[in-house]
Amino acid sequence: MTRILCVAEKPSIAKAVANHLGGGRVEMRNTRDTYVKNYIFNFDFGAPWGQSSVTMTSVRGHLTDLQFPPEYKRWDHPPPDALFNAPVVIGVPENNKHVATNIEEQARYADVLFIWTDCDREGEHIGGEVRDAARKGNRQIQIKRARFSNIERGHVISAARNPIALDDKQVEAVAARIELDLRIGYAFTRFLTLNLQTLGGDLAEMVLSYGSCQFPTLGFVVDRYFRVKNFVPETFWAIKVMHEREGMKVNFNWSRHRLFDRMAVVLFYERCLSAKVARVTKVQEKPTKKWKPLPLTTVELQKMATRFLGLTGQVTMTVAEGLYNKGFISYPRTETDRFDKAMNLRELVRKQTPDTRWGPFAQNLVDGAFQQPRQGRHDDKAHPPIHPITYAAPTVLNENERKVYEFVVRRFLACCSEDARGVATDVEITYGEEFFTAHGVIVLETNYLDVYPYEKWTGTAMLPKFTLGERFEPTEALMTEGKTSPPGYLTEADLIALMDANGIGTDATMAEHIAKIQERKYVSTQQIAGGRGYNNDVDEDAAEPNPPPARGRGRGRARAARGGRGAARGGRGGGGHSVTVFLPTSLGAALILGFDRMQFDTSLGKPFLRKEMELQMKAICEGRTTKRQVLQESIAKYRNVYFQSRDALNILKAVCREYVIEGRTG
DNA sequence: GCAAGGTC
Repeated sequence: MTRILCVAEKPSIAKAVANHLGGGRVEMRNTRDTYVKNYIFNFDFGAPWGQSSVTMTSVRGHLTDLQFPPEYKRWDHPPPDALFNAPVVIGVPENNKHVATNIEEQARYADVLFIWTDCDREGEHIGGEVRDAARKGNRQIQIKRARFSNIERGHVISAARNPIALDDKQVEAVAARIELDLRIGYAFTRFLTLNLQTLGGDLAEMVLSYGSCQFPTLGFVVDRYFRVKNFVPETFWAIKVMHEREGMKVNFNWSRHRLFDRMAVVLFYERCLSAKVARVTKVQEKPTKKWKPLPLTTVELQKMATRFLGLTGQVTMTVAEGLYNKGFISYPRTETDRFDKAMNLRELVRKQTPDTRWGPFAQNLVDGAFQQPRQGRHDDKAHPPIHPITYAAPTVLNENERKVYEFVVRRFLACCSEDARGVATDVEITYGEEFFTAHGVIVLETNYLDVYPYEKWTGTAMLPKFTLGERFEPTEALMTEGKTSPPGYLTEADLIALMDANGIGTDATMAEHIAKIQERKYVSTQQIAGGRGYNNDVDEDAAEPNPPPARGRGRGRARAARGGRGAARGGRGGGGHSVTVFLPTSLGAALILGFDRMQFDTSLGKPFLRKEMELQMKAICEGRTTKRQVLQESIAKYRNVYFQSRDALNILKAVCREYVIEGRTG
């Protein structure tokens, strides 16, 4: 029999795949690593190997790491710029020694290595690490790779019988990223720390780290801070028309919204007044929907948890990993917002019927109300959207676990439910020569909203009867004055959205970068009273169709453009709760300002560099360039920035002295 | 004393 060694990216995948392939006849053996097990069984891989004797095991993420040789350990010598060209060595860290030797030993007895790492770029690199470890034990071993995007049984068996080759281009792309992050991160961290500690004060003792993700993350916080601080309110004028009928007050919105020219508004307003009566030019009543949410991704989980569960992104991820390891929810690190059609979602819904809170809703879905979830546009080809696996009674979970689990379940049930339905009424009038509209919605069926309290269909109002062509004298017509208001400071949800939109970090690391810049004392959080500018209601405008997911849409900018509207809504969705926002410390602000003022074409505090690295990796994957070339060019470029920074160091020092030592705050 | 990316 052919002997085949299978290696997955993590123990849970090894176990699941082994059980599918082994068909229940699987022997488990411990290894010297606490988490990694070897599963032994037979499986028919089809041609050319046929019935084979299989050992299935796993690594635990990356197997190796990249390091500088010991002579680069000291910070004072050689100077940090030496790290741009210093040799680097691949090693197996101490906590992975047993994992590596397990693969090496198992490879000795195997004819074929079958790699089952996740089908994403990092997974391909991990596959490369596994290949190298296996070859150490057996130079002849054949290398194959499974292509799978979920661990549904049929899919796994088909992946086993249709192996592909490991994609060296992806392996190289990730290797380039690893090397650049190491060199640039270490060099600039030492540079900043050594040079700024001479200023004394707090800086004498601090580590000032630079990283391709942490610095842009800091940059977002600083940027928003200064946008708020430097905001200059503008006065605007508008016309407000209200009409009372059938005991209801109907507010009409001016089609021009508002103008910054008072005389113009006076003119329009006077025309309205002299016209006296308004005429109804359109009455439209049509069915409307509020769409149910998309299947849950990691980024969305973190945004929702920071908004509604009172948890930080990092705590959310720790809790979600715990729930995953206990088998209550699926793998919590995923970019996928569409379920594979082959998944038996109804069965997962049925498992939730025992619950007192959402059980009846789940039962109703089981009894026929079930609807296939919406299909988002993202698929990481490695993991399904986050969903509950088994039912967890509240008594077996701690407080945070209960919150996160409840959210995951409610989100899942909402996805398997139906859109909310209503009727929208739109009335348009002309008054003077101006157009005004009123919008009303009556909710007919709440559907998914019944199980998903994190969203509301607000603004629900019935409009009294208006008839096309009728004329009436409005109860009230006023010219109003207002001021534009500044954007709000960044909330954690805003920050995660910005990182996501700019490709800073991954679903697994975003929360770590946010924690890192707090640990470094670059930013701090502050509780502020909720209300204007920090409305937690999602989709507050209940627009139809729903607005696209807010990727990269700066909330602050949008709000600034809408100006006084927030003020007009004061209180709604706000009052009562408080919101956590991120503010830069004087150190954080000084570092970003310092790099800004040094005015390089390559600005370290901006997200462009990370995006560029992302594009370079893609180019390597597509064969348009090579790891060697990317490294050569990028290292030269960053080395250049390094020397420019060294030459302009007095600028950076001056800003730090001013802000950190002398305590300037703005 | 330094990065970012996997995973436990």
